[in-house]
Amino acid sequence: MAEKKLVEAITSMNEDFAQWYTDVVTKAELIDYSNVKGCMVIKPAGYAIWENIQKRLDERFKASGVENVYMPMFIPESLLQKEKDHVEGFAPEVAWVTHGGLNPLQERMCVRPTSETLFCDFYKGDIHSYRDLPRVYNQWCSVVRWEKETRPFLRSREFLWQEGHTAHATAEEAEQRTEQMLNVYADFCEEVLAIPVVKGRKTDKEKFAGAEATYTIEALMHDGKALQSGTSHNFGDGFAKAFGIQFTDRDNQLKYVHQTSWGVSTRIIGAIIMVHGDDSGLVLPPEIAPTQVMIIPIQQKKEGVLDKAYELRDKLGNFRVKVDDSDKSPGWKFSEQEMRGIPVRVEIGPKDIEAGKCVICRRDTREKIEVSLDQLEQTIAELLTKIQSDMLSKAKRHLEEHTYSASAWEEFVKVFEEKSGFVKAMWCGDQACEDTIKEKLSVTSRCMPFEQEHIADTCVCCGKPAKKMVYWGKAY
RNA sequence: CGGCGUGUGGCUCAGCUUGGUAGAGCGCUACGUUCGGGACGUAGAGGCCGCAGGUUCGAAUCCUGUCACGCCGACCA
Repeated sequence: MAEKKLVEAITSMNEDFAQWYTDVVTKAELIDYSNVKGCMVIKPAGYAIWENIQKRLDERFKASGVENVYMPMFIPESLLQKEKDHVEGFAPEVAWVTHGGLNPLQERMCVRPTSETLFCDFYKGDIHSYRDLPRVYNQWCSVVRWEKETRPFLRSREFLWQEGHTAHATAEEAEQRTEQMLNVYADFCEEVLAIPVVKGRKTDKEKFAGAEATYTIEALMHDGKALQSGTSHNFGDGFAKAFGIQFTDRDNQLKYVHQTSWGVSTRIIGAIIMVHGDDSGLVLPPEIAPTQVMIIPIQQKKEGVLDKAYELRDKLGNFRVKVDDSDKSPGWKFSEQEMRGIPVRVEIGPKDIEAGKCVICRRDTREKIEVSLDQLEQTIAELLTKIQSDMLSKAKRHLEEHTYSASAWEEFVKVFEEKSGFVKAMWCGDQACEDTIKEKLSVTSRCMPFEQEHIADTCVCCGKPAKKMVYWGKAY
């Protein structure tokens, strides 16, 4: 947090975290603002991160039996209306299409805010027998939610995501799939994004509109706020009953399917920024970084320097590596590489070439070391692995150090006044207490973690007997 | 939806109070010198001052309206 800031263009985190975030997002050239509020241009540096997320998540999906499909982007109003809780949850934030060309439509259609209704409508006709089950489909697409307050990646009106929608013969199987996908997300976050998460179940107040149960992974940002980073919902047979999705089971009985849905969006890029970034810009975990190594030639116009740089690039072909051969000064290139979060920098100049070595600098700690050229490849391989694990350790430490617990109201209030982060506290299960806590502290229940602890016997808010230990926090 | 703020070359902004020939820095282009933590020189290109009305001999500047964006709040699976 207190690393020396070398780039003036980025506001320091401590000074103004929100401005820092905006600066990083634009200076790292992840996005540009567009002419439509809440809709952003995702630039190559940003989109390449998303492409890697897609690739790495998709291979995990496929390994668990997921098949990709694509659904229409328009939902007729009557279809959206079919599940009561669902429409109530989403209606306030959908965008409507009312005309086709010059003519008004007979029935207006919304641009999908999520595709449960489309999948349900499809499954109704597609599933007839237990032999058709399970259906484990996913789509990569964009959705639209007409948000009032928008922020790049964290909350935009149109965003990219994946949404998995499954149908199962039994409640047990649906529950299993719901948990399985949450674990896919959690493992992906830890192993690929180096972001530790808290896994748990949402309270009824916070769960998805129309779900029986919502599971979530919650990550803690550098400023101590929580970010819901992925969710997995068990719908039971609620949607199936609303849409009439029935199948004939082995016993020749007509039964309703049990469904799930689960999603991760470009919001996760916001998490990468706010978990790993520093005052010099973005810091990307090597696993997800579109460019892992940037080679920066020094005195590149001197005979042989650029050639050597290209030679090193070819030698490092196992990694995602680039040479910055633009005619900016080296100092400029260093800053650029740091703002973009490229994990490792290789500096190569005439002095190095003569000595048969080079200087490498890791982005996360900014530590510089000299390496002989014949050991470069191996050193970088080891360094990338080390950076990845160090980043996870550092993020874990931050999560642990900013997770508190409170057993009584005064203590609970005091922690939120003085600290920022997660606070573990007991809850009676009554929504009135959540409402009170939100009203008084602008804090929400993040989840009821799977790993329950006993902090106290009574609810931190009302003092009645406690049912669950809950993670509380301020959320994005 | 409420509060605050901002719209002037690509970017950041000055100019507006007190109306009178559109400015600076950065960036961009060309050439040269540089190069180990955002180098420098010289020469150049680039703007109906968000939009629409109004006042005025004359509007970036004053008035009215409008649109857009940003931040905060409310709301938000």
